[in-house]
Amino acid sequence: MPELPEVETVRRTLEYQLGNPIIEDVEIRWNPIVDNLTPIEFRAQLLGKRIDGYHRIGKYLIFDIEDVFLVSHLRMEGKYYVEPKTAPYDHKHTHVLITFTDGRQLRYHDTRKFGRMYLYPKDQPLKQQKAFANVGYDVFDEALTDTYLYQQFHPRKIVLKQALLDQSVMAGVGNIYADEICFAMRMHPETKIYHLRKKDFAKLLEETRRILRGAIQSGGTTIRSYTSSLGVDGRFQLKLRIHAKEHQACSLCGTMIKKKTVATRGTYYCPVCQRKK
DNA sequence: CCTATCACCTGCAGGC
DNA sequence: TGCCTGCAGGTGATAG
Repeated sequence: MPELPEVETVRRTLEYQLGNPIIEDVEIRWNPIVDNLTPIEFRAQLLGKRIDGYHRIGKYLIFDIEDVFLVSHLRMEGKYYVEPKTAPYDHKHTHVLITFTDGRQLRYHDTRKFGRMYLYPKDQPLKQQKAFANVGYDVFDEALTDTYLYQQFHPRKIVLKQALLDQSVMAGVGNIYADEICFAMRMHPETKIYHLRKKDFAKLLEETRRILRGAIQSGGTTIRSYTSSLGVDGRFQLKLRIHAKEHQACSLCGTMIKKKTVATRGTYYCPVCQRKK
């Protein structure tokens, strides 16, 4: 379940491993993966072009390909693999194959077919495209401030965890890191967001950035399904302090960690360290 | 405008 | 063994 750190790890891995190859062929094996074009149009717009770079906004991976951006959201289980085009692959779960003139192939693998790709012309602002309609500032965007978070969230009738998961204000946090951030803030995930003061939003931003930065440095988390295209896998999960640790002792006070559903997501918290405000 | 819920998919765990 | 149910979660569409 890639969140910002995992997507960033994939971005860095592809930048390092794949580099700047030229596209020779494109095969879509499950059409709905490509959201805004037909498979024929998608292929036609990529043939013969070179991948110039790799970017990321929130959980979106962005391939910079001459005059277009290929935008890719991995959703729950999307993964990329770089392999020789002659190597065998998992036909059941591999949905897009991009072959390069050097004989290599970029393969998009997605067990549950939730991921989506979009192709947009580079001469139009990416943030105005459909895929980014509900995507706000990236967590590490310097324009994102505690004041902005306060202005956006304070009037709303949602709880802390919902705010962290709301991509339209601050993009990049998913279910796992939302729990870690709540724990780091010593706040219950169901704390009403209007109870947070300005300084709490400063803390929220600080802890979010600290935790995601640490996760990126560790190569991203794997709980169940994530692997980067280099096979980097699972190194950060030992560092999780609260998520998926039901019935284990809180690292701060020893109390048994609890699990409950918050905002329809499985949520882990320490009932002692994280009181509702 | 706002929040809540469902649909999209598949694999896997647990109950019987 | 095998069938059935529930669960996992990101996002967009739909409902209220």
